[in-house]
Amino acid sequence: MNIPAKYNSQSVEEKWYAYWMENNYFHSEPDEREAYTIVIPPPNVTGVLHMGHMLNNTIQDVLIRRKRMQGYNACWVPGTDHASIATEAKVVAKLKEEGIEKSDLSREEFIAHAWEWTEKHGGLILEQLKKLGASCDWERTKFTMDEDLNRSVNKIFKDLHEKGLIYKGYRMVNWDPEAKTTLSDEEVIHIEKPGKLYYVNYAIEGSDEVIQIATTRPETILGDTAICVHPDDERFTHLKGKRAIVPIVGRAIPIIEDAYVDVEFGTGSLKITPAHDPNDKLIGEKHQLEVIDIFNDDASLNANGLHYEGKDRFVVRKEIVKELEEKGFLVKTEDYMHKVGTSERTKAVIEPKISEQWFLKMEDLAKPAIDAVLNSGDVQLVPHKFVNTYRHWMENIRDWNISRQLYWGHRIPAFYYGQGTNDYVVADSIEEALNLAREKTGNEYLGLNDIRQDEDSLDTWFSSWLWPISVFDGINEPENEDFKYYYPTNDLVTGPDILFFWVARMIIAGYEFAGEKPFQHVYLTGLVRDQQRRKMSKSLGNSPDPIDLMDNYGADGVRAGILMSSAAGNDLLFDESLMLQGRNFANKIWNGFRLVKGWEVSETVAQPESSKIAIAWYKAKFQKTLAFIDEQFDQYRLSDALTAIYKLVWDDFSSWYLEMVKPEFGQPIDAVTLKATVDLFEDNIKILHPFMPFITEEIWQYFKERNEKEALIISSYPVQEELDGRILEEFETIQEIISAVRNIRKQKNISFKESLELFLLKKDEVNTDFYSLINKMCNISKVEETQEKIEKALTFRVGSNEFFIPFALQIDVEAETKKLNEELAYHKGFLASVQKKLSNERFVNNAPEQVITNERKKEADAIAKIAMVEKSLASL
RNA sequence: GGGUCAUUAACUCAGUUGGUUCAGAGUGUUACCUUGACAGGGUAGAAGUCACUGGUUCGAAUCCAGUAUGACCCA
Repeated sequence: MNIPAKYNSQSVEEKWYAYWMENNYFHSEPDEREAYTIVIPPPNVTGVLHMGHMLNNTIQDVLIRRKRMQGYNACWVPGTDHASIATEAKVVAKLKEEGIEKSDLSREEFIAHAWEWTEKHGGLILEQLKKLGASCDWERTKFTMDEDLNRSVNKIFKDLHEKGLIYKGYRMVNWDPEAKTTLSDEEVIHIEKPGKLYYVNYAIEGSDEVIQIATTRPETILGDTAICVHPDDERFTHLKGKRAIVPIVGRAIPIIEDAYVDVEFGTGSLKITPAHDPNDKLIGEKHQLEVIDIFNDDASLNANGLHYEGKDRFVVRKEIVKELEEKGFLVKTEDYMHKVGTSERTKAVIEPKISEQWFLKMEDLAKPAIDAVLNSGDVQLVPHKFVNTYRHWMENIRDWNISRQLYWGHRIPAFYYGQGTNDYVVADSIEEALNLAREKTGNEYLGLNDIRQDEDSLDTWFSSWLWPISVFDGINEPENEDFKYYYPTNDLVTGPDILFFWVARMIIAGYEFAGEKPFQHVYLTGLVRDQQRRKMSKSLGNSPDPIDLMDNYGADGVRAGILMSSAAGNDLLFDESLMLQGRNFANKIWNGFRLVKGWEVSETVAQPESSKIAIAWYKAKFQKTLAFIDEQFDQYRLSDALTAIYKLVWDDFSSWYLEMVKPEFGQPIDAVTLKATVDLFEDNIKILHPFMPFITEEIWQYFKERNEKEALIISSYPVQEELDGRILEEFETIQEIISAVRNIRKQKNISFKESLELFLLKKDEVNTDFYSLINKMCNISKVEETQEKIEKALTFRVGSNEFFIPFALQIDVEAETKKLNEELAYHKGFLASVQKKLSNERFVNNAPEQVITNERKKEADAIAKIAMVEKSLASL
């Protein structure tokens, strides 16, 4: 026997993954079978595998492998996402290391660098998934920037634009006046800086009164369009409906009321500059205020800055304070610490700036998606609790800002032919745009040079919301065979953090563009967190490297470990001991296999009675567990399904079954039992395969010679059969007896090698067929019934039966009395609680029949036991 | 601020429509075992006021209300 005592995962895993790939088991083509389809949540193309991916992809693989074995045409479509913000940031950083600034490059040059980066790093994460065992259909791998997906995005943009759902609007962005570019929130660093709070008086129109405001940015006074006070603030009640005069400018602006104002802060009244502060912009929109932009792109003042035009904002701040002071508007100045947003790259102070952006109207689009999840159940969220969150978001849905000020991504297919903001057409190409523009304007003289494409890119989600459709090319070719066969997909597995960004939008897109849901179930996994409950992230560096984990514990061990304690939707605290548990489990299975494989078989030895019963029992046990597992899968309780298999294999199969059929040391096993054992082992392996694909395939192929049509990955999953429940109950009693004998050996220090006799004083029925198991498992030479108590014997009770092991050892009367008294007290206490219930009339009248019958049975049992214990006590 | 969720053993978590001796699993821990598949193992044990306070019910870890603490999301 040269099978190693410790399971070595590494060589095994590589071998079988290669074998599966060679034989193309992962690939799916439409056929007459029912399809079972999952599309992967596409990871960032330049990303690396982290714990979240491990969890999420393990779940997908478990689902897909099980369905494949159950005879479905299983198709798991892999792919990656271009992740515009993250990827662009990485490319910018890489160029900077090489001494190149993004602003030095043209759009085309930058995009070329980004593609180079993508090709270099792209796909690494998919290779890592292979190590995990992911059985994706790699021939179908997609990337959100593939040519056909790009066409899909353009087509959808055009479609929505024609429907009048895409429009141009305004939004506050982070403007870096030095780099003259927009920054994402992630690229803005907020730092504490000393500044000043300036108190300024505004005159009230038509009176001698003034209203005082406090501001850190006096230069923005030039863009003021309102003063705002709290509606409950009595200091200002009398100013309601009046107007204030902006100092220097002389413009009259309304005094408005809004609960947004913090009464405690400054003077309790607030100047509103909608063009230059995000909060002011919101208030401005709410109260329909005028928007006056006073800055140029380099943060110098424009014509609205009056005599300050052309001067830098910080110069103007100094000068305007002086002017306010001279003209008597400035009341006082205080030192003030505040947080200022600065550019990560240029360190320049960020200027909040109103910018023109593209938006998508969502309200009507969202309706079918709301109905699907909340009413019809067409799409189901697992666990169900997320529907509340979904409802809240969907019913308060806001329009979607779909443009990003980035190069990397799908460029907005809008082409301008004139200077006006609406002088554009939507087209797939510049040539098409030219034709459309000529048509639209009637100007035959327009040339390609007059056409320029919008500079913005689309939000990455604007391509990934089409994912379940576009991976099958269902946008461009709605009638194609793949799309008709695989869509709608079955399950989607993802994290709740992108429920809105992605899941909700996919549902919307499904109904709008394919006329049907994109998937039936959404399995929302928990987040993987570290020991301090922090979300695992690369920036914190608190995530272990999944590749190292797989090297240490085996892919199977990691898969089992991560699933063992991660119920759907609940966060998972990462702990390496989970992986250890997974690895140990693999080792346990491996050693069971070694044992069975190591048996010599004899054709002449007859099958012992005990083996026959053990086989019958394990078959029933397996069936019961299988039914349970199927139930768990129906409810997406993968963790419970795995735990059930774990217990079945470890406790029932290894600790009980194998011990019961194991031949004496050095003896051969009979052929009938061996065959049955291998069959049962193989059934275990089958239900375990989706969770631990490598070790199971290894054992499967080791047991017998198998050809490529007989691989475990494509074998058929066990089907539920009629089950004999009685044998399970009878066996439980036997287990109790066996445990009791073992316990007595332990307590009295009797070696297992010493054979014992067992007598029983029978009150309850015991299936005598099972005696052979007691003989075998406890080294009992004979089990006999007796009518009398046996003197000088060790005793125990199971149910109402009393057992005796004659033993010439002095019995410690005191200890025995104490033990019996404790037992007596327990049973009496229990009886009292049961009788209390039964004597409660309301219980007897209201509780269901079944419950009452149970209580009566408990009462009878307790009474019998008490009598028995009392008798034993008396005999001492 | 708004919304959602959670709180069960030393730790991490199950507990499915309120009803068997329902308070459970794994890890850890204690004692014993150089057993012939496995020390990455075996056998046996200890360990919890089910966050708190009320309520509904014959019966509550489970349902309701409030309180405390924590977590996540808010485009």
